[in-house]
Amino acid sequence: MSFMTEENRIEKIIDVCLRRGFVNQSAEIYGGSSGFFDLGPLGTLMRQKLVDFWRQLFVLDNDNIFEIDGSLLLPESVFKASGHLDSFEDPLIQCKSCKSMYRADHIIAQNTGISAEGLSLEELDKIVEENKIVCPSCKGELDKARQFNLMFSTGIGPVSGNKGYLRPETAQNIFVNFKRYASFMRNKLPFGIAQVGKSFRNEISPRNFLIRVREFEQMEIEMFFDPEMANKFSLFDFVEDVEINIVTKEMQEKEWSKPLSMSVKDAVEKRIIPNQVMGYFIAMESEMLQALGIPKESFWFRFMLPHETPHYSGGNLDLEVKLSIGNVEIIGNAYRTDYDLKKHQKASKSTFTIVSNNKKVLPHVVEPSMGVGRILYTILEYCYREDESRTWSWFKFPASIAPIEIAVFPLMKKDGLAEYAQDLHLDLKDAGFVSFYDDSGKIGKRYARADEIGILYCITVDYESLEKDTVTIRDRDSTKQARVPIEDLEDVLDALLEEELTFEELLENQKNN
RNA sequence: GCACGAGUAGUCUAAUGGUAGGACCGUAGACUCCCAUUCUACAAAUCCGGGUUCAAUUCCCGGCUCGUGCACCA
Repeated sequence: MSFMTEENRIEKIIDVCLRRGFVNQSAEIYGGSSGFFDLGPLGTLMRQKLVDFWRQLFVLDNDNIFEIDGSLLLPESVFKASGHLDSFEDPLIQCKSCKSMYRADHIIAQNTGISAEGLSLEELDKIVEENKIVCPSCKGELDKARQFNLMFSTGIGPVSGNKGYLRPETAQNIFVNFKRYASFMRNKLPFGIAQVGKSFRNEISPRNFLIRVREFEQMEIEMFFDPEMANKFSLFDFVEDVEINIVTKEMQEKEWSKPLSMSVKDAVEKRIIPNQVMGYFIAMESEMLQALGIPKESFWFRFMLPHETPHYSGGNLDLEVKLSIGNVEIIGNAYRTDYDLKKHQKASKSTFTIVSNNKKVLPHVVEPSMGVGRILYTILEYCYREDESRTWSWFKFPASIAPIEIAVFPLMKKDGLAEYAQDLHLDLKDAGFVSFYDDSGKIGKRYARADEIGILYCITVDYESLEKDTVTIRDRDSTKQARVPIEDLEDVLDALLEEELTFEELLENQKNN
């Protein structure tokens, strides 16, 4: 694992991603645009598997969570009510001589202690002038403040003034149509509304490949509940013993080197996690990442400090993972209380209360939100392998995420081997396997190509296949081979991919026969 | 957004004020009874725009993209 800290790890990942069709920049032939990426053929297969995996775990397995698909472009009124129009708009101020940029309210707070949040541009300029605030780095004169909004705006229809914005988070679709979804759920708490989709933020400076981008996909759930029932969440019982890594608020007051390990039950009881609703999702997230090939010791849940969360937060915990480029948030868990429903209720003059325990309540909401691109990148980094015995790199993807699971090769193209292998490949595809056929060049090269994109098992048709109807299965991780009869092949592959059978066991069975 | 650096086939890279050479990958074929390493052939590039010049991939300016640092990350 020593190469984990290699500085150029991200470059190696990017190189494979480009060469083998995982990810490429959008509109590349025109120079592209910073912070926008297209998933290629393999990236799309992986994304599909990731979303399916999440959907099975968080949506389909739960009777009271359903998925919706909301529109990406929403009218201005939504973001006026949600607060994004104000809070997403940062006043920036620039030094006239050295051109450095600062947050106007930050620079004022540093110099005067005045809390300048939410002031108009004129008010900000006035404070800067009156207090003779200069550039912190070169003492130069500061220019006038101007607004920078992180939302992409556009006009809807031919009528000017009908403004719309690309959503900066998927959540708002769910809040604004809350009544519809509550009614669909027969107004019975708790219930969850899930959504997978794109969100957009006009980041000042996109960085680090898939990590800081302007268009990104989220997998998100808004879990609504009666606040009095926050610690009587029945799903929690299934996960309360799950051990998670956690970084508390207190730990962050000093230098911390290692997260604590404790059960989610303890974490909720000690109020490190705000309630059982969030505890459930945190436990599930921890299990999900491990199933996707990310080792448990590489990630933790960090309690967000007050300055990192909105004022209405009832406690947020980010899932952070150690990557070659530093610690990165890949999942956010937010206890948004009733803030969003309250805001939209007021602005739209709607009523969002629900009867629970014979009284009217405005539901609270816990929001687990995952970045698809960030999780995919994390999987790529943790599955990437270089070792002594191979001159090529490979991905140790678990079957749950591997874009292609199996490949079928004829040992050589002649003597009917290719035809035999083709037929086998088609049969396996019919049986539902994600299979890839290749007969070009030599067999070793094909194994290498398969390893490089993380194909788990390569099935090779050789002369013995023609005589005895047996084929070899090559294991990506060990490069060892086992021979199995064709009639057992599908069952064996199923068992291997479902991890009901290890390759070592398959080799053992063979010896005994 | 700012500063500095960089931008040549899919990838890595060489060279040059007279439009580019290699390696790997790829494709086709030969060879080949199991791990990219044989042989032949083929395909593929100077980020975009402007300027200087007889001539620019090369020099200058602007843009775009990438990297690093700063700032930002509701």
